[in-house]
Amino acid sequence: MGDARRARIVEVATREFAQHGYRGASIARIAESAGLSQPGLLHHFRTKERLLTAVLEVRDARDAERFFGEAGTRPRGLAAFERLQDLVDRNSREPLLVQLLAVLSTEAVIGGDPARRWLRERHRLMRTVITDGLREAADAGDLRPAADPDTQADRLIALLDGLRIQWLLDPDRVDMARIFRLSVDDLITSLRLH
Amino acid sequence: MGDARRARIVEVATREFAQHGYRGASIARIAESAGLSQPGLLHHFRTKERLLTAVLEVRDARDAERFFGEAGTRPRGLAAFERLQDLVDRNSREPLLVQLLAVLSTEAVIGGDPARRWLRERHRLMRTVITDGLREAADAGDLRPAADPDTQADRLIALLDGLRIQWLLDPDRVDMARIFRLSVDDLITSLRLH
DNA sequence: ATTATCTATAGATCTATAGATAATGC
DNA sequence: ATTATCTATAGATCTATAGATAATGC
Repeated sequence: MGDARRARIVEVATREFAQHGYRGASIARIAESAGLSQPGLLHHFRTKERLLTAVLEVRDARDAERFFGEAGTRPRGLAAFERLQDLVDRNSREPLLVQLLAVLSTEAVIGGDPARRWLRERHRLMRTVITDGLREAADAGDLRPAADPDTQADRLIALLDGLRIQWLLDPDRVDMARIFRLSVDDLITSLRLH
Repeated sequence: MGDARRARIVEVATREFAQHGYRGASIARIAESAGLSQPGLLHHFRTKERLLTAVLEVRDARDAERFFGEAGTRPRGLAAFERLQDLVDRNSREPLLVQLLAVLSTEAVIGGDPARRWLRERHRLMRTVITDGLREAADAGDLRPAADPDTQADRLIALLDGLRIQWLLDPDRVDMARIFRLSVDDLITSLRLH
């Protein structure tokens, strides 16, 4: 039953990393929350870095499931944007998740390899989703081709990363999902055929 | 000559905080770079937190000078947006500064009071600059009134916070200042009278 | 007198390992 | 046999303070 233990450790580690960042997180505290000793934890994840990697993997898997659905079919064209908006809606209702992403996004910049690689890959994936969506919508005759799809993608990605910070500073004032929705709609509208 | 020492300490501390974050920064390393012992440094700044506060104050003072100019006159209406774009242009050419802002922006979310208060205040100020600019431009007859100026401000602020992260992950790919410029122009254009 | 330094050190972390013991799975 | 635990601990930090000494400013 090592798997249930591991899953439980990853779960409490997610909370710890979200609340204290990678550096501030304490393996001993995670172990205590998971109900075992600190070396007990290190039996399952040999280093702090590997534990972080496990947390990120679980995180990404959940996002992928939400975006691609159970069937694993990629939404095309305009449907990709709707799916993206839905994903942001759902995720923005999980404060812990928002905080984990916000905190690790900048620690990725300082920190060593695993977080950095993870964030780059995450951004690359989002960029692909957006540029593919735009291209397919143009091919389908729903939109005219975007002049600079990569830049449009970067804008939306930056917006999301930035909104997380604002939302954490002031959850009641900023409606992350609404502003993202609105910005995606602006983009689509500006490319709509008349 | 305590002032020159203090200024030097703040200077090297800025680099240390930018590179390692607040938590990861080491007072001993900062002291060494500044050419004095660690307790020697703590004679000038009694705690790590006060040192951070000093770094943030110097940082803000420079931004204020760049935005308001030497005369300290606030640019009004459309001029505020031009000044803001210029500020972003200049700041984006200082990698250390970009990194300091990016790193502290999320640590502000985790961390204690000083960083958190600083970031909130910084966001509040930017929001005011943008909403005032929009209102004044409408009063002057340059633009029509924005439906939701606060949301427009939040979008631009989030964009900037997010672009810093992207720029740090991949400086050659992302042109922060260009994308900010473009987004401000989009906003202005959408409100222009025909 | 006050300000600026230094050495030495207390006291609190933290990660990771060594080595022993209990529980599980063939 | 292997997997899962534990206690104990090494070894590396880090911030902040105590207490002494040198330099500076009236």
